[in-house]
Amino acid sequence: MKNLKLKAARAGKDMSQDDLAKAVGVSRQTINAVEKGDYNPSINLCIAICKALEKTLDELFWED
Amino acid sequence: MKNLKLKAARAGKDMSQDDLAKAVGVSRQTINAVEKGDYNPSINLCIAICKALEKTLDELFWED
DNA sequence: ACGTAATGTCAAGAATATTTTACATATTGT
DNA sequence: ACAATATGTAAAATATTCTTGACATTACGT
Repeated sequence: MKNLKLKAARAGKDMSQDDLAKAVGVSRQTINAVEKGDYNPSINLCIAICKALEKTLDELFWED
Repeated sequence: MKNLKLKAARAGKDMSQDDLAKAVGVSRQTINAVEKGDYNPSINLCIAICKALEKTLDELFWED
């Protein structure tokens, strides 16, 4: 399922997928895939994304 | 670095590494490696561990 | 309408997580 | 002391993430 919280947080920082990819040190396609939600990123990548967007894991990756 | 929060949460549920591995559907060595902290599990694995231990991502995998 | 930036998607390969099997040590109960 | 359970660790094989390069589409400014 799509990760809309991530998409929203990125928009809230006015960053493109490419901006976030560079901030985090991965490829743009990886960010796109994480937002699209068709796979399962590593926890280190999730943490790096959270820090770049000033959010926590629960805020971006926890679903209840 | 070791994940002592995970180790503590597992102890708090009185589960062995093997118990947790079975609850989560991975091998015992994977749980051991995650606790030992020498690699980088997937977010889905982290979420499954959290649910088995009734904790959230921030409680087990966030470091500040 | 045109050019540019942002996004969605695909396929092949590189890097790494995870499994399996196996063995050593430590711990606990009897 | 003994048996059983829990933990730490390693090597090889497999599965999956992630990269790179490329192309199509959508949105935006002029």
